[in-house]
Amino acid sequence: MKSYRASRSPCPIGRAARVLGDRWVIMILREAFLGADRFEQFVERMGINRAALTSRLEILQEAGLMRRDPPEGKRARYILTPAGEALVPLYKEMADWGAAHLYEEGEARGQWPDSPIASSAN
Amino acid sequence: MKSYRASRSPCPIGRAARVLGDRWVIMILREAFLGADRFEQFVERMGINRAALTSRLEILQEAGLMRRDPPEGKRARYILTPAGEALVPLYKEMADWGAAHLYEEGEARGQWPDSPIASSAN
DNA sequence: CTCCTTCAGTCTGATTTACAGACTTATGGC
DNA sequence: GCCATAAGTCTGTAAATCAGACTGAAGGAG
Repeated sequence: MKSYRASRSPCPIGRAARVLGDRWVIMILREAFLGADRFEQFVERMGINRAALTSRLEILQEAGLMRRDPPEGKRARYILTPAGEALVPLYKEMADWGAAHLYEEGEARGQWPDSPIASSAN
Repeated sequence: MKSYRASRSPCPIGRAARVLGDRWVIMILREAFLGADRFEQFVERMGINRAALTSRLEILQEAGLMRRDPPEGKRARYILTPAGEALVPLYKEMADWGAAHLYEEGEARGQWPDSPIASSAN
């Protein structure tokens, strides 16, 4: 994985896929929408490996969806940028689609963004 | 990667991420929306490795987004199911978001589903 | 100031997955 | 029967992932 802002597909789907075509990225953004903003929170809430989280947070910053505050040093917060916030409608779509097509008959389904999210990784 | 229809997150985003959180899956569906339905077409149009394509097509079938016709034997077509077709609004959303947030100022942007898609993988 | 805890990573070694590219096997047309 | 095409499989190598231990800076309590 290299650049996330330059030299990519001319097609907007191809470009979006570069960033969003990753399970962890989708989950991190979900947690961010639900209020998570610290490294440790992401680790605990989604059970992601720390090294994997580091790489995904870098990708999200490069792509301009999140920023680190402060940019260097410890005790940082990871904040959604306007480009990141702009994904909310897409997440609503995705949640609706998932609820409609990825559950067995009569299986209980959570509702984003109101569903409990603990241990939601698997 | 194991089951794509059973034993997963209660949250619809978590579930959707299992299937859609993969760059190749997103691209395969894009090509399918644009008319591709043969193994070789996917290989040529997106430059995907054959083994990787095989595994993604299996995932898409398990998740119920595509079916193989005929189910066994050669010269098959990979067809979108209703659950797969139901992703079109999400792709529109994704294309709009990508066009709005993943291009530099003044950079030419394609328009899904009307943009040229050849060599769109990278 | 000093100690203690929390935070945001890095490092390690083992396992998994991905890749390019060659090879295989069946099919349909001529 | 022969040839081109379709849909994979196989192989060896490179990269990504993981659990879990470790590190170094910062804030707070006293």
